[in-house]
Amino acid sequence: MSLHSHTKENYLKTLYLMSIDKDNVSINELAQKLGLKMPTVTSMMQKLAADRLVKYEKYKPIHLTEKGKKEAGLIIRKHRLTEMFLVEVMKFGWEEVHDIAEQIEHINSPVFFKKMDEMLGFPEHDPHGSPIPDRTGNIKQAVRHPLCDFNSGESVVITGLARSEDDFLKFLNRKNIGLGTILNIIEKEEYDGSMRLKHGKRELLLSRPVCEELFAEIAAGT
Amino acid sequence: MSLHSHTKENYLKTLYLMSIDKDNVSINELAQKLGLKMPTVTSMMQKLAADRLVKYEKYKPIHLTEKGKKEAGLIIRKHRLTEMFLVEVMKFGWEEVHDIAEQIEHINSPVFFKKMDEMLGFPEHDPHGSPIPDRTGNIKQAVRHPLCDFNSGESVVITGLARSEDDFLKFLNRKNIGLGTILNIIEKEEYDGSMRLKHGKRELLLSRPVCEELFAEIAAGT
DNA sequence: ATATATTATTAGACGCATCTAAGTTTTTAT
DNA sequence: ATAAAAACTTAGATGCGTCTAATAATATAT
Repeated sequence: MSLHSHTKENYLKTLYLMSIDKDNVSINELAQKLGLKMPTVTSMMQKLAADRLVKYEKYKPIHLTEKGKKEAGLIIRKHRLTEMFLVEVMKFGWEEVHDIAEQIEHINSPVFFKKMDEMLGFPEHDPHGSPIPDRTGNIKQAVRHPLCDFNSGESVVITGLARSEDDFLKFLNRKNIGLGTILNIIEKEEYDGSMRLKHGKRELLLSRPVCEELFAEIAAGT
Repeated sequence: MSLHSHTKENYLKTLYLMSIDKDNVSINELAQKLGLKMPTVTSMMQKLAADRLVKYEKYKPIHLTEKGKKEAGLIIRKHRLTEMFLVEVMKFGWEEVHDIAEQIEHINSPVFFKKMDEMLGFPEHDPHGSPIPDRTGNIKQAVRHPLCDFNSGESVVITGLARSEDDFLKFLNRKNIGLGTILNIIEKEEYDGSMRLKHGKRELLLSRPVCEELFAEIAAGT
């Protein structure tokens, strides 16, 4: 139950999230993401390496150790449980919860998050469809299919988002798209990769970049 | 809406709470309460004075300015709203909430605390009977009467506590005493100041120190 | 293959919040 | 009224997390 500073927790969490699709995080990329200068990140990597949280060698890319992944997972768990709590219990919109969760994820109180978990019925996903790590910090990372990989005629259900920035979430709100929304693919436009879809009784056009950031599955009973 | 560090917030809050019955807080007392050394506190007082949050002159006792009181009130508001939320919404025991609220009081999110306030129906007291400051940081500090000031034959209702340390709260739990508990004073023992009371159908003996830390009012309809 | 650009590291500084050691002021006790 | 004790301040150091400036290593381009 080792405790790390707020700051170290942010490095670990960010490193974890960046490693999901990259596996090879550079000092520069991490500095960009955290809004810090490279020397700051270098020196923190030396400290995290001393704590055995990252594997770090001069001029080489950074990797989380198993210990580091676990710690990161526990923070992400607190973040995502909090987001779920804010939406389900406190009735915030899914576009409002990130900044609050960003702060509450650093609260040190196992019983507090245990209670959240119980009240929510042990959820496995957050309000944006991202998986909630288990109590040991382990993430069950399911394979996710972007909407643009599906084909015309298919009926799909939205299960997750690649980004949760609030401008994207507000855009989806305006389009009435959320987790669980069922869309029928009318056609895919070859030229620009946009998709024409049926959403209930209405028709909808989504651009390629948007379709890449929506994850979907074939709708049940299709 | 000036933002202060976590650390400064703790100084302000502590100073406020200590000023309620003392009005004259010394560097030494504040250092004791915060678990810090005197020079640390001296140097912070110089900074808070520069921020116009306290009135401080060398070798003189410390006073919060109006600005300081307001800031402190807003932190105490967040603390007490949180305690209320933890008890009423999340169903924690009143002895469990202090440490969690101690952390959540530093969350910077007006909308988060606004939502709590709404969900709780704009409560005026926390789970220990302490007043919740209003949105401007103002505390309506009602006069409070310790149980030991009442007389035999009187029927009183418990309305607050002088201390909220969890050993005291657990003691009260064992005695089945909480806010709203009605007690009939059978007799006051002259020798040691203890009180014999009727609590429902059972009889109860409370020592003088306990009676000094329970606030009460004459029960309605008596 | 070498020059250039990019990325990363080292060295040294700074602000914050803390400490210890030493000295000063105020209070208390005799 | 003076000595002793307690409270307080100053000076200077430390750790954390950040920065800038200078230097070194790696990657890119011609």
